[in-house]
Amino acid sequence: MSGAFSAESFPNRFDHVSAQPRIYAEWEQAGYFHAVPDPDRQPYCIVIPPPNVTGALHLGHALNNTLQDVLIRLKRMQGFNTLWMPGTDHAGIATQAVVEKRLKEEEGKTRHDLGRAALVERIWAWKDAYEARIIQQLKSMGCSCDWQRTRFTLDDVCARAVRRTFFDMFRQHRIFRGKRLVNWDTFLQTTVSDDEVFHEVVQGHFWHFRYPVVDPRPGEPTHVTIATTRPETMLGDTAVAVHPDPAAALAEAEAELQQRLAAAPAKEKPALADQLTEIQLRRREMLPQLEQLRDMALAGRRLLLPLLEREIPLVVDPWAKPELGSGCVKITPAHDANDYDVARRCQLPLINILNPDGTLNAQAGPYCGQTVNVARRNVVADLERAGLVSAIEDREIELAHSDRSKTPIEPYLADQWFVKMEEFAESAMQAVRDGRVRIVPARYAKGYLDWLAEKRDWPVSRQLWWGHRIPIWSRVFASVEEREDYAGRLERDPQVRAGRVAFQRGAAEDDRCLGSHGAAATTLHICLRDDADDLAARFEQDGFRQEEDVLDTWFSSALWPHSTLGWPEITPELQYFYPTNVLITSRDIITLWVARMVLAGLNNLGKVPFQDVYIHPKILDGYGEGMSKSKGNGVDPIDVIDKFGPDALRFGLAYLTTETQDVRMPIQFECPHCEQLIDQTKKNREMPRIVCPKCQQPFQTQWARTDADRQLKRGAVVSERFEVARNFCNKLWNAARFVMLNLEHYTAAPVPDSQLEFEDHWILSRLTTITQQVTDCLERYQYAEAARTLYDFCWVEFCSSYIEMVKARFPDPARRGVAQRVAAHALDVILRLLHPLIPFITEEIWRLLGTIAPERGLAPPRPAARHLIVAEWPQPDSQRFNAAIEEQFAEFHAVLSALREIRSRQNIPPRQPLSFSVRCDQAAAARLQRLAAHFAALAEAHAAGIAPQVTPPPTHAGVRVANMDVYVDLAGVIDVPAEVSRLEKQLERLSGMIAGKEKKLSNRSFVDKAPADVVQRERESLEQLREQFAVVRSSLEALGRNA
RNA sequence: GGGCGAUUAGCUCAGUUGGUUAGAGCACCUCGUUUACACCGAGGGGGUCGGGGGUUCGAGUCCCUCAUCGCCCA
Repeated sequence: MSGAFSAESFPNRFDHVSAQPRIYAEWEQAGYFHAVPDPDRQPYCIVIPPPNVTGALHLGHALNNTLQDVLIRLKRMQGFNTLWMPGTDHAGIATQAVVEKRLKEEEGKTRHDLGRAALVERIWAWKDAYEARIIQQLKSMGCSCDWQRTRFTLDDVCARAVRRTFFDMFRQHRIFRGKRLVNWDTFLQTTVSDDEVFHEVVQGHFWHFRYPVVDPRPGEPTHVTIATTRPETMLGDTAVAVHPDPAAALAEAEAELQQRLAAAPAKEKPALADQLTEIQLRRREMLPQLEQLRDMALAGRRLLLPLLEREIPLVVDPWAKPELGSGCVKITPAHDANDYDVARRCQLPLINILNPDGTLNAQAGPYCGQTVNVARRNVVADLERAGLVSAIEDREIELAHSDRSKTPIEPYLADQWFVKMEEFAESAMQAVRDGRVRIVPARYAKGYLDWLAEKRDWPVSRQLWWGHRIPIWSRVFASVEEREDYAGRLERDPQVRAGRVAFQRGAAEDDRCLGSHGAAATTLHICLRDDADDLAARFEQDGFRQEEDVLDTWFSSALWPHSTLGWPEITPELQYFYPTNVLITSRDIITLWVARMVLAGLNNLGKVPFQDVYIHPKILDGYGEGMSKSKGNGVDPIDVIDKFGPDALRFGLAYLTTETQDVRMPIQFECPHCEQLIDQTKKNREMPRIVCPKCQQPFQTQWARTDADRQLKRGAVVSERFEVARNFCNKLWNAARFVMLNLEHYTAAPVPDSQLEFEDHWILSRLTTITQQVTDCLERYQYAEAARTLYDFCWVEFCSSYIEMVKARFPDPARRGVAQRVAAHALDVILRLLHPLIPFITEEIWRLLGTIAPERGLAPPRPAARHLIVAEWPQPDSQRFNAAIEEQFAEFHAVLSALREIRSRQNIPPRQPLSFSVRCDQAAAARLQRLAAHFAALAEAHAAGIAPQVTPPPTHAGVRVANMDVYVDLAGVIDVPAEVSRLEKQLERLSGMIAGKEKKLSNRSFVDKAPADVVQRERESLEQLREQFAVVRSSLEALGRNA
């Protein structure tokens, strides 16, 4: 047995700075994080949502990973064979963009100056640096990932899975080539996805142009008027549309307006009424002409596109809105999404007028080579000269901008590879509908299903250099015959027959697009299953060239739950750990990622990737904005850990993970020189250095990059959230310290119930309830509830009550043994329950406790596990639950609180002894008398009498609690005015409550309709209030007599 | 425009199936340190639950509506 602790040698603060690395290393070296398949044990597996290597983690990630680690640690303690699969994501455009930006800033170079290979090499270097930093952040937080299995979405294992999936889909014709309008960033010369586009209102114009009608017949208009915000796109027009039934469309618009007008609040009515008049006016004045145009369109009349002198048809399509503008709309299919749809419906040709760099191409005729803005001015000027501009309006326009380059986006028709979604979407929807995948909270299932129901094909091409290069080689043949000849030979090729090569023919209808490269009708696309150079070389010799584009990052992310386990190889890990148990992520990627993982898992393995999806809140800054790498408001968890410790970080985050979602976290910087707190603002949140407004000295932030900045002291990041959690950890530490300081001469031994004292019975009863509650909460992802339960139990019940009550027994050799055994056991259970939330501090206490009490437990004691991380999760012991004891404790505590309240109200110094008496029934008297010592110890209050016939002392302060009257003898100490004002206030409150109850109970419908037990409870409660009222009034009268 | 969510004490948030006159932490006020913990202890003040309407014996909780804010989709 080791020696006892001494107060001097036992620090009263947990030193997380030195303990964290030591403890983490112990866990890792013991191999607790590593999982290997074991058929005799039940698996539990979580795959990490791979953080992208664009930058370091912020508090949002800290939350995400804390929640995963909590579950992993819980399940590990529950005996599951747990695997937490870690890794990172290459995040195509985001990472390439940040490296390109840095290249531009620091060396003034573009990616083209460097070339593909050299740029990719730079990005790998970036990836290595950030992957290391991210893993370090996760380790500092205590994440118990199986690091030996760390994957990266671009590594060989993941690449093989991507290649195999793509090949299989291609062979099944679930991948196809097509044209699609993309968001084209002319500055970066790449597509950006919809979520990388932001809209900004800019001042623009609405130009009205007139297109001449070719050979108008008598009575027909000579011109058709259209309007546009982008004049240069007229060069790509292939039609003008008019509505097929303008009368009906106007009637419908009018009816809708009528309806809205009827329902609208008064202040909106005038505006709606104006709109209605406008439509009615249109119907009178414009309808005949619109119908005439419709008839002309049906008769096949044509217009002459000005400037290019190209004949284009007048077509009918409902996209033309008779209630707007002239009622006619120009159709530019290659540069507008709606027009693209019209072109498909009306079989119109598509004309692309743009080069990738944002200048106009040969299709723009004389404007070829001009930028969009120059061409716009010239087109307008030339049309004005031709007398074809009928009006120019000023107008605010919502213009799409690229998030990456901050330049305007051009809608651009590009060749893309697509994944056909029809069947995939259906399979992924079915998995959620039938409960194979459960989304928690359930309301998020709606967004998932709605998004999938659109079944929009998934464009997977990205014009980037960083990513999985698309494994397709293409060749354009001189003629269809030549291509078919080659395809015929391929069909007999052994490599094709062996399923290593697949091919598709280009789609002839793609050739309707003018101004694009290629001739799809004579193209052959080959996909190679494996990354075998000999095959690629063979086809390259035959004139095939590999696709330059890479795959959308989400394509590899979609495979993450099985690619990390080794698929397409059927590894033991895959067989054992797949499907995984839960995916924990935030809501913004339910569609982008979760849905795709489900369909990919179903496609590749026929099984869903996980049973549960838990969606957690987002962490917002003090302004209500979500933390993000690009905004710069992300707080580095390391800054929090340095100041508060990893346990406080975790507990603080878990404490706010409620169902309601999203938590504001105002952040402050702490000046390292003078401790001044400085609010995080939109201005300072991205600064590498901040100058303290108080002491004028600078300090560095997480954004410091220059050597000069990095030499400064680092400013800590402070939030009330973490202070609360840190204080809790400190409370636990000191409670444990106190218990351990009192374990001198501890011996383990079975403790029969007969030896337990009141507080022992009570704490053991409470422990079993808490164990049940915490287990239930964690298994239902109710993190905040679990954290709150433990916080309140540890602080209020264990520290403030149990320890205070048991204290007196430690010095007494006769009572010490049982007190030590129960206290050590209670602490042991508390440590286990808290471990998943605050692993470091609990592990350290566990170690210290083990040195003095290596065997713990009551019936019988058992040796404690060497490390808490692998200790057994507590089982609720229903035998220990004792409702009578808990009621008795409540009774005791009510009296105790009454005594304390009177002391405080009467301004009696804490150490001055009180004399008190209690009038209560015989049974209560017997119970309370046994607790006299506790009243003395906890309130310095000494019982003069506890009995049914007690009468109050002449000068007293009284409080009625439940069915008892507590009197404190105030002889010599009474503060009469204080007591009078307190009692008067109480009387007022009571009479209000009594009046309320009387009213309620005299209400016939309440008495008749409310459940009998509710009515009964109200009656009893009224009775008690009346008694209480009487006591207070008599106390007041007594004070009046004795004042 | 459609969908989802939020609005409770000065601040940040809880509040289970509608049922004693709404809770916590921080901040604030009073008292306290030879006491395991001042990252502490005892006590206190403070909100009528965004506005309006409805259902009900009874609404923070259910319904409708308006306002404000946030997110997603068009």
